[in-house]
Amino acid sequence: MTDTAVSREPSSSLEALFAPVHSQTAFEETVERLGTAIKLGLLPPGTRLPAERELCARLGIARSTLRQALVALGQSGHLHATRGRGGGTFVADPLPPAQPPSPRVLADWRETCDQRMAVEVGIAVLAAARAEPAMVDALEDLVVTIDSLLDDFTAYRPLDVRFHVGLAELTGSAQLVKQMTETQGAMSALISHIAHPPEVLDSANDQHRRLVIALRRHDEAAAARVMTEHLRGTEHVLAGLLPRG
Amino acid sequence: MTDTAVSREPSSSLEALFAPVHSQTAFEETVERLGTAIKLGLLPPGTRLPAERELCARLGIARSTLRQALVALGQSGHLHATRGRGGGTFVADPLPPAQPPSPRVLADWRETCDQRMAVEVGIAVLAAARAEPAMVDALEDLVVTIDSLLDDFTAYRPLDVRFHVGLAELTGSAQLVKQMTETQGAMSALISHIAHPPEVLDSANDQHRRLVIALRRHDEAAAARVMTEHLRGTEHVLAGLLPRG
DNA sequence: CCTTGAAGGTTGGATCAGCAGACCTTTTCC
DNA sequence: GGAAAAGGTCTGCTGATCCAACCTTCAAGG
Repeated sequence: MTDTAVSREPSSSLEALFAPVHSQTAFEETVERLGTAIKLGLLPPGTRLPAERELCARLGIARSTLRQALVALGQSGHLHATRGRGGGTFVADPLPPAQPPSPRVLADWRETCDQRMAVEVGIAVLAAARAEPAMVDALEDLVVTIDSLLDDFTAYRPLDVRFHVGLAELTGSAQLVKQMTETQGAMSALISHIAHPPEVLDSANDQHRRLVIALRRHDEAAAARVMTEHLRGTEHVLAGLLPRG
Repeated sequence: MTDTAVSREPSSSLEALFAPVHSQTAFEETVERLGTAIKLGLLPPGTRLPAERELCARLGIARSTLRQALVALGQSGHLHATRGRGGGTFVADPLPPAQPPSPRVLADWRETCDQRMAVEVGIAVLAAARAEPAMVDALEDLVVTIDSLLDDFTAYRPLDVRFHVGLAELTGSAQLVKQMTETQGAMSALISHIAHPPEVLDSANDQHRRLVIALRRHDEAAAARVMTEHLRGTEHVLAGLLPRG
């Protein structure tokens, strides 16, 4: 069949070129967008979503399609709806327990980490270049808040996400913010089911703090270095606690 | 509508959450994948694509859908097909002249550059950490080859792309390779229509060379620094030559 | 009380992308 | 001259999505 033919070592890029095309439907993308936003705490429990008629307009999809997504998220326990005037669709409180990572997700956790490394380091550099004092202050406040949550991972994690997304917002690029939330979503699927001793969180937040300092000094090199170290930390924890480390 | 600042304070991440959902069809994705691969020189002129029946199987789409894409790329002059045994679908030689960037593309060229910065800096760091001598040698050969093409941008550019994609391959992550090619495709749309004096290309390739040195020494910090500088170079050129710099 | 308005819930038909697979036409190799 | 391998064509089917009404619930307010 396809022996050594055209490409032996000529780049895995050609294999990727002809890799399966996976067209995501509007329904799927909607479930994923809202689902990860909820799981990440970007939409805190109790939040009320915009009315269906408004939301479908904003998302540029039909109401029936949006509905499918809302029903799906309702059945998984992430949303619940109340009818009548003053009703609406709300983020569940409390949220359902997180699902354990699927074998698919576990299988390429290293790819996920690589992806994260690429996105976050680049963002850290850009953020360092552009950081405005006011926005850095906001991040620093976050770090202080997080310091008091080191023994409660379920409270810690949403603020951690907020920190990283905030970093992306610092770049002023909507694209990068989107990529950061996607990346954080992928990471959450991995880390929400492993142990996080306070010492580890403490060390992580210390890196947050050093990152803030680098941002304030517009020190791109330091930002890159601290971020790399920060992510390697997570990677080592995962390597130790996931099957086949 | 769109205020002065990027966003006031209400977490631009929430706006992005409800942004329009743009589900790409299999047809569109196929055209884009093959189209950018051709424009980037990943599939050099004269290359023969796999037979339709095999290709649609690999892409996981119906033959009729693949066909739509091939016809579209045929009409735009990027592909031509010959029938009968020994026939096939070939990349056009010569390629049609590149289309000038659309207003849409021009409008957010800064976003494109930011995107590139994020992806490439992260990849540079990962690549520096993992570079294996043999693969670095291949990159170095590329740099030498490029040195002889500084006065012919149409010959220079494909090898430039090859260098950056090769860097991504060094990370061993298929995802990152894919992202790199996408990013390079977006950049090509911007830079293929502006002047590239030999001095600029010379300086760029010198940065390639310094990057190779950093890779060989596994010096992540240097890799990040050189890459940042490299991309800023392109950014300045664009800022000078595009409308509303 | 009971009307009204704002919300979620339901239904049915139209459209279109994509799939599946058989069949046709051209060309080269044996 | 026939078999094989390629692109080119046709037809019917399924499922996702859209559109546009219409129904049901229920709190606010006259």
